[in-house]
Amino acid sequence: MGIFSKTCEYAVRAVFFIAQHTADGSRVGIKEIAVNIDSPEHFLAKILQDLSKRGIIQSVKGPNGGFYLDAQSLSRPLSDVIEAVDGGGIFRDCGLGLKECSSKNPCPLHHDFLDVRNRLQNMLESITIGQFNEDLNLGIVVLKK
Amino acid sequence: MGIFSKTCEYAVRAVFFIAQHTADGSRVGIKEIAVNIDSPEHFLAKILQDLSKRGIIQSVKGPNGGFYLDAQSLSRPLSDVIEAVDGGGIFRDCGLGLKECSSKNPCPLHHDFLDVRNRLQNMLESITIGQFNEDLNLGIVVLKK
DNA sequence: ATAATAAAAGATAAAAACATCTTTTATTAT
DNA sequence: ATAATAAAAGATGTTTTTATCTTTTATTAT
Repeated sequence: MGIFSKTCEYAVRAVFFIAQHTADGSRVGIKEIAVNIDSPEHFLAKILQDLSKRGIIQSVKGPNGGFYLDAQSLSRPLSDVIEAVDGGGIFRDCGLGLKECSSKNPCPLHHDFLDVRNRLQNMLESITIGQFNEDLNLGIVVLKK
Repeated sequence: MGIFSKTCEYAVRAVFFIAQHTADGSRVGIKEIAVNIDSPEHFLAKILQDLSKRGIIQSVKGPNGGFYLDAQSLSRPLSDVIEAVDGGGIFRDCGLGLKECSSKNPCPLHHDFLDVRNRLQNMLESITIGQFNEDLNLGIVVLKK
Protein backbone atom coordinates (compact mmCIF):
# COMPACT_ATOMS: atom_id res chain seq x y z
CA MET A 1 0.00 0.00 0.00
CA GLY A 2 1.34 3.39 -0.94
CA ILE A 3 -0.05 6.83 -0.18
CA PHE A 4 -2.91 6.10 -2.60
CA SER A 5 -4.80 2.92 -3.38
CA LYS A 6 -3.73 0.94 -6.44
CA THR A 7 -6.98 1.99 -8.05
CA CYS A 8 -6.05 5.63 -7.54
CA GLU A 9 -2.54 5.15 -8.88
CA TYR A 10 -3.98 3.69 -12.10
CA ALA A 11 -6.48 6.56 -12.26
CA VAL A 12 -3.82 9.26 -12.04
CA ARG A 13 -1.50 7.59 -14.51
CA ALA A 14 -4.41 7.10 -16.92
CA VAL A 15 -5.58 10.69 -16.60
CA PHE A 16 -2.08 11.99 -17.32
CA PHE A 17 -1.87 9.70 -20.33
CA ILE A 18 -5.26 10.80 -21.66
CA ALA A 19 -4.23 14.43 -21.18
CA GLN A 20 -1.06 13.91 -23.16
CA HIS A 21 -2.76 12.07 -26.02
CA THR A 22 -5.91 14.09 -26.49
CA ALA A 23 -4.64 17.65 -26.19
CA ASP A 24 -5.28 17.91 -29.94
CA GLY A 25 -8.97 17.04 -29.56
CA SER A 26 -8.69 13.37 -30.47
CA ARG A 27 -9.68 10.35 -28.35
CA VAL A 28 -7.76 7.43 -26.96
CA GLY A 29 -9.08 3.92 -26.35
CA ILE A 30 -8.98 1.90 -23.14
CA LYS A 31 -6.67 -0.70 -24.62
CA GLU A 32 -4.04 1.84 -25.63
CA ILE A 33 -4.23 3.52 -22.25
CA ALA A 34 -3.94 0.26 -20.33
CA VAL A 35 -0.92 -0.90 -22.32
CA ASN A 36 0.89 2.40 -21.95
CA ILE A 37 0.38 2.87 -18.23
CA ASP A 38 0.83 -0.83 -17.52
CA SER A 39 -2.53 -1.51 -15.86
CA PRO A 40 -5.13 -4.31 -16.15
CA GLU A 41 -7.41 -3.26 -18.99
CA HIS A 42 -10.81 -4.26 -17.65
CA PHE A 43 -10.08 -2.99 -14.18
CA LEU A 44 -8.96 0.34 -15.55
CA ALA A 45 -12.12 0.47 -17.66
CA LYS A 46 -14.20 0.40 -14.46
CA ILE A 47 -12.15 3.19 -12.97
CA LEU A 48 -12.43 5.40 -16.04
CA GLN A 49 -16.17 4.72 -16.33
CA ASP A 50 -16.52 6.08 -12.84
CA LEU A 51 -14.38 9.15 -13.54
CA SER A 52 -16.44 9.71 -16.69
CA LYS A 53 -19.73 9.56 -14.76
CA ARG A 54 -18.33 12.09 -12.34
CA GLY A 55 -17.39 14.42 -15.16
CA ILE A 56 -13.68 14.35 -14.44
CA ILE A 57 -12.90 12.84 -17.81
CA GLN A 58 -14.96 12.67 -21.00
CA SER A 59 -15.78 9.75 -23.28
CA VAL A 60 -17.66 8.82 -26.42
CA LYS A 61 -18.66 5.35 -27.62
CA GLY A 62 -18.30 3.84 -31.04
CA PRO A 63 -15.78 4.15 -33.86
CA ASN A 64 -13.27 6.93 -33.28
CA GLY A 65 -14.57 6.97 -29.74
CA GLY A 66 -12.59 6.75 -26.58
CA PHE A 67 -11.62 8.88 -23.64
CA TYR A 68 -10.53 12.49 -23.77
CA LEU A 69 -10.35 15.66 -21.73
CA ASP A 70 -11.99 18.97 -22.50
CA ALA A 71 -10.29 22.27 -21.66
CA GLN A 72 -11.95 22.47 -18.27
CA SER A 73 -10.86 18.95 -17.35
CA LEU A 74 -7.28 19.65 -18.41
CA SER A 75 -7.10 22.53 -15.97
CA ARG A 76 -8.60 20.64 -13.04
CA PRO A 77 -6.38 20.09 -10.01
CA LEU A 78 -5.09 16.57 -9.59
CA SER A 79 -6.65 16.52 -6.13
CA ASP A 80 -10.05 16.15 -7.82
CA VAL A 81 -8.97 12.77 -9.17
CA ILE A 82 -7.72 11.66 -5.75
CA GLU A 83 -10.93 12.81 -4.07
CA ALA A 84 -13.05 11.01 -6.67
CA VAL A 85 -11.24 7.69 -6.36
CA ASP A 86 -9.94 7.43 -2.80
CA GLY A 87 -12.09 10.07 -1.16
CA GLY A 88 -10.59 12.99 0.69
CA GLY A 89 -9.63 10.96 3.74
CA ILE A 90 -5.97 11.21 2.91
CA PHE A 91 -6.24 15.00 3.29
CA ARG A 92 -8.31 14.96 6.45
CA ASP A 93 -8.37 11.73 8.45
CA CYS A 94 -6.38 11.11 11.60
CA GLY A 95 -3.07 9.38 10.96
CA LEU A 96 -3.75 6.99 13.82
CA GLY A 97 -7.33 6.24 12.78
CA LEU A 98 -9.14 8.20 15.49
CA LYS A 99 -12.63 9.33 14.52
CA GLU A 100 -12.70 12.47 16.62
CA CYS A 101 -9.10 13.60 16.36
CA SER A 102 -8.87 17.38 16.25
CA SER A 103 -6.82 20.25 17.63
CA LYS A 104 -9.08 20.13 20.71
CA ASN A 105 -8.85 16.37 21.07
CA PRO A 106 -5.61 15.44 19.33
CA CYS A 107 -3.88 12.13 18.89
CA PRO A 108 -0.15 12.28 19.72
CA LEU A 109 0.75 12.84 16.08
CA HIS A 110 -2.00 15.29 15.25
CA HIS A 111 0.07 18.40 14.71
CA ASP A 112 2.82 16.68 12.80
CA PHE A 113 0.36 14.91 10.55
CA LEU A 114 -1.60 18.05 9.92
CA ASP A 115 1.53 19.55 8.45
CA VAL A 116 2.26 16.58 6.20
CA ARG A 117 -1.33 16.28 5.04
CA ASN A 118 -1.61 19.97 4.27
CA ARG A 119 1.55 19.88 2.22
CA LEU A 120 0.24 16.91 0.28
CA GLN A 121 -3.08 18.62 -0.29
CA ASN A 122 -1.51 21.91 -1.36
CA MET A 123 0.73 20.07 -3.74
CA LEU A 124 -2.11 18.10 -5.33
CA GLU A 125 -4.37 21.14 -5.53
CA SER A 126 -1.71 23.17 -7.30
CA ILE A 127 -0.93 20.52 -9.91
CA THR A 128 -3.24 20.36 -12.93
CA ILE A 129 -4.09 17.29 -14.95
CA GLY A 130 -2.69 18.82 -18.10
CA GLN A 131 0.49 20.33 -16.81
CA PHE A 132 2.82 17.44 -17.62
CA ASN A 133 1.85 17.04 -21.28
CA GLU A 134 5.03 18.58 -22.58
CA ASP A 135 7.33 16.73 -20.18
CA LEU A 136 5.57 13.49 -21.17
CA ASN A 137 6.05 14.29 -24.86
CA LEU A 138 9.73 14.97 -24.25
CA GLY A 139 10.17 11.80 -22.21
CA ILE A 140 11.37 13.79 -19.21
CA VAL A 141 8.76 12.00 -17.10
CA VAL A 142 7.18 8.58 -17.57
CA LEU A 143 3.96 6.71 -16.73
CA LYS A 144 5.07 3.11 -16.78
CA LYS A 145 7.78 0.85 -15.37
CA MET B 1 -7.43 3.76 3.84
CA GLY B 2 -5.29 6.39 5.59
CA ILE B 3 -1.58 6.97 5.33
CA PHE B 4 -1.01 3.73 7.26
CA SER B 5 -2.89 0.44 7.23
CA LYS B 6 -5.44 -0.16 9.96
CA THR B 7 -3.08 -2.75 11.38
CA CYS B 8 -0.38 -0.11 11.64
CA GLU B 9 -2.71 2.41 13.26
CA TYR B 10 -3.56 -0.13 15.95
CA ALA B 11 0.12 -0.93 16.39
CA VAL B 12 1.14 2.68 16.94
CA ARG B 13 -1.72 3.41 19.31
CA ALA B 14 -0.96 0.22 21.25
CA VAL B 15 2.74 0.98 21.47
CA PHE B 16 2.03 4.47 22.80
CA PHE B 17 -0.37 3.00 25.34
CA ILE B 18 2.12 0.38 26.46
CA ALA B 19 4.77 3.07 26.79
CA GLN B 20 2.53 5.18 28.97
CA HIS B 21 1.49 2.31 31.23
CA THR B 22 4.76 0.48 31.73
CA ALA B 23 7.20 3.31 32.23
CA ASP B 24 7.33 2.18 35.88
CA GLY B 25 8.49 -1.32 34.95
CA SER B 26 5.09 -3.02 35.17
CA ARG B 27 3.21 -4.88 32.44
CA VAL B 28 -0.11 -4.36 30.77
CA GLY B 29 -2.40 -7.06 29.37
CA ILE B 30 -3.81 -7.35 25.87
CA LYS B 31 -7.37 -6.87 27.08
CA GLU B 32 -6.62 -3.59 28.82
CA ILE B 33 -4.70 -2.32 25.80
CA ALA B 34 -7.44 -3.27 23.36
CA VAL B 35 -10.16 -1.60 25.41
CA ASN B 36 -8.18 1.60 25.85
CA ILE B 37 -7.13 2.08 22.26
CA ASP B 38 -10.45 0.83 20.91
CA SER B 39 -9.17 -2.06 18.84
CA PRO B 40 -10.31 -5.67 18.29
CA GLU B 41 -8.59 -7.67 21.01
CA HIS B 42 -7.60 -10.83 19.15
CA PHE B 43 -6.50 -8.94 16.10
CA LEU B 44 -4.35 -6.64 18.17
CA ALA B 45 -2.89 -9.69 19.90
CA LYS B 46 -1.55 -10.89 16.55
CA ILE B 47 -0.03 -7.52 15.83
CA LEU B 48 1.69 -7.30 19.21
CA GLN B 49 2.96 -10.88 18.95
CA ASP B 50 4.67 -9.87 15.75
CA LEU B 51 6.16 -6.71 17.25
CA SER B 52 7.33 -8.80 20.19
CA LYS B 53 9.06 -11.33 17.93
CA ARG B 54 10.79 -8.46 16.18
CA GLY B 55 12.02 -7.09 19.48
CA ILE B 56 10.18 -3.80 19.15
CA ILE B 57 8.12 -4.48 22.26
CA GLN B 58 8.64 -6.92 25.12
CA SER B 59 6.30 -9.45 26.71
CA VAL B 60 6.11 -12.09 29.42
CA LYS B 61 3.51 -14.81 29.81
CA GLY B 62 1.68 -15.88 32.91
CA PRO B 63 0.37 -14.10 36.01
CA ASN B 64 1.55 -10.49 36.23
CA GLY B 65 2.63 -10.92 32.65
CA GLY B 66 1.77 -8.75 29.70
CA PHE B 67 3.43 -6.35 27.35
CA TYR B 68 5.97 -3.72 28.28
CA LEU B 69 8.84 -1.68 26.90
CA ASP B 70 12.43 -1.64 28.08
CA ALA B 71 14.50 1.53 28.08
CA GLN B 72 15.87 0.84 24.63
CA SER B 73 12.42 0.27 23.19
CA LEU B 74 11.10 3.47 24.73
CA SER B 75 13.74 5.45 22.91
CA ARG B 76 13.18 3.83 19.54
CA PRO B 77 11.94 6.01 16.70
CA LEU B 78 8.32 5.52 15.77
CA SER B 79 9.42 4.82 12.22
CA ASP B 80 10.62 1.41 13.44
CA VAL B 81 7.03 0.46 14.22
CA ILE B 82 5.82 1.64 10.83
CA GLU B 83 8.61 -0.24 9.07
CA ALA B 84 7.84 -3.40 11.03
CA VAL B 85 4.12 -3.37 10.29
CA ASP B 86 3.63 -1.72 6.90
CA GLY B 87 7.15 -1.99 5.59
CA GLY B 88 9.12 1.04 4.50
CA GLY B 89 7.25 1.46 1.24
CA ILE B 90 5.54 4.57 2.48
CA PHE B 91 8.96 6.22 2.79
CA ARG B 92 10.32 5.00 -0.49
CA ASP B 93 7.78 3.82 -3.08
CA CYS B 94 6.60 5.83 -6.05
CA GLY B 95 3.39 7.73 -5.39
CA LEU B 96 1.98 6.54 -8.70
CA GLY B 97 3.00 2.92 -8.21
CA LEU B 98 5.89 2.79 -10.69
CA LYS B 99 8.52 0.17 -9.91
CA GLU B 100 11.47 1.99 -11.38
CA CYS B 101 10.61 5.56 -10.54
CA SER B 102 13.74 7.54 -9.69
CA SER B 103 15.33 10.91 -10.28
CA LYS B 104 16.72 9.50 -13.52
CA ASN B 105 13.40 7.98 -14.59
CA PRO B 106 10.79 9.99 -12.70
CA CYS B 107 7.01 9.83 -12.71
CA PRO B 108 5.40 13.25 -13.09
CA LEU B 109 5.02 13.61 -9.33
CA HIS B 110 8.41 12.25 -8.37
CA HIS B 111 10.00 15.42 -7.02
CA ASP B 112 6.91 16.60 -5.17
CA PHE B 113 6.38 13.21 -3.60
CA LEU B 114 10.00 12.91 -2.61
CA ASP B 115 9.56 16.03 -0.53
CA VAL B 116 6.37 14.81 1.18
CA ARG B 117 7.78 11.35 1.86
CA ASN B 118 11.02 12.74 3.25
CA ARG B 119 9.13 15.01 5.60
CA LEU B 120 7.03 12.11 6.79
CA GLN B 121 10.08 9.97 7.31
CA ASN B 122 12.01 12.69 9.13
CA MET B 123 9.05 13.28 11.35
CA LEU B 124 8.59 9.60 12.23
CA GLU B 125 12.31 9.09 12.74
CA SER B 126 12.54 12.00 15.14
CA ILE B 127 9.59 10.90 17.30
CA THR B 128 10.28 8.29 19.96
CA ILE B 129 7.84 5.72 21.26
CA GLY B 130 8.11 7.06 24.78
CA GLN B 131 7.96 10.75 24.14
CA PHE B 132 4.23 11.21 24.65
CA ASN B 133 3.98 9.53 28.05
CA GLU B 134 3.58 12.75 29.95
CA ASP B 135 1.10 14.28 27.51
CA LEU B 136 -0.92 11.06 27.68
CA ASN B 137 -0.88 11.16 31.48
CA LEU B 138 -2.06 14.76 31.41
CA GLY B 139 -4.77 14.00 28.89
CA ILE B 140 -3.33 16.52 26.46
CA VAL B 141 -3.34 13.83 23.78
CA VAL B 142 -5.56 10.75 23.42
CA LEU B 143 -5.44 7.26 21.91
CA LYS B 144 -9.11 6.48 21.39
CA LYS B 145 -12.26 7.97 19.89
C1' DA C 1 3.09 -30.45 41.98
C1' DT C 2 -1.08 -27.86 40.95
C1' DA C 3 -4.01 -24.31 39.52
C1' DA C 4 -4.41 -19.89 37.61
C1' DT C 5 -2.95 -16.54 34.45
C1' DA C 6 -1.72 -14.45 30.16
C1' DA C 7 0.73 -14.44 25.82
C1' DA C 8 1.69 -17.44 21.58
C1' DA C 9 0.11 -20.04 17.99
C1' DG C 10 -3.22 -22.16 14.92
C1' DA C 11 -7.50 -22.50 12.42
C1' DT C 12 -11.19 -20.25 10.37
C1' DA C 13 -14.02 -16.51 8.46
C1' DA C 14 -15.91 -11.96 6.85
C1' DA C 15 -15.08 -7.80 4.24
C1' DA C 16 -12.71 -4.99 1.05
C1' DA C 17 -9.62 -4.40 -2.71
C1' DC C 18 -8.19 -5.92 -6.97
C1' DA C 19 -9.14 -8.23 -11.27
C1' DT C 20 -11.43 -10.72 -15.33
C1' DC C 21 -14.90 -12.02 -18.53
C1' DT C 22 -19.35 -11.47 -20.90
C1' DT C 23 -23.27 -8.88 -22.52
C1' DT C 24 -25.39 -4.51 -23.69
C1' DT C 25 -25.69 0.17 -25.50
C1' DA C 26 -24.28 4.12 -28.16
C1' DT C 27 -21.98 5.83 -32.21
C1' DT C 28 -20.02 5.85 -36.78
C1' DA C 29 -19.15 4.50 -41.51
C1' DT C 30 -20.76 1.95 -45.26
C1' DA D 1 -30.60 -0.47 -42.50
C1' DT D 2 -26.30 -2.96 -41.42
C1' DA D 3 -21.92 -3.98 -39.67
C1' DA D 4 -18.14 -2.51 -37.02
C1' DT D 5 -16.36 -0.20 -33.14
C1' DA D 6 -15.67 1.08 -28.43
C1' DA D 7 -17.38 2.38 -23.95
C1' DA D 8 -20.93 0.97 -20.28
C1' DA D 9 -22.77 -2.28 -17.47
C1' DG D 10 -23.27 -6.77 -15.29
C1' DA D 11 -21.70 -11.06 -13.36
C1' DT D 12 -18.14 -13.46 -11.33
C1' DG D 13 -13.61 -14.63 -9.33
C1' DT D 14 -9.17 -13.95 -6.69
C1' DT D 15 -6.24 -11.93 -3.21
C1' DT D 16 -5.32 -9.18 0.72
C1' DT D 17 -6.79 -7.07 4.80
C1' DT D 18 -9.22 -7.24 8.83
C1' DA D 19 -11.14 -10.03 12.39
C1' DT D 20 -12.64 -13.99 15.58
C1' DC D 21 -12.33 -18.20 18.10
C1' DT D 22 -9.83 -22.17 20.01
C1' DT D 23 -5.80 -24.59 21.65
C1' DT D 24 -1.12 -24.52 23.37
C1' DT D 25 2.83 -22.88 25.97
C1' DA D 26 5.24 -20.27 29.45
C1' DT D 27 5.18 -18.23 33.98
C1' DT D 28 3.70 -17.37 38.65
C1' DA D 29 1.62 -18.14 43.13
C1' DT D 30 -0.12 -21.41 46.18
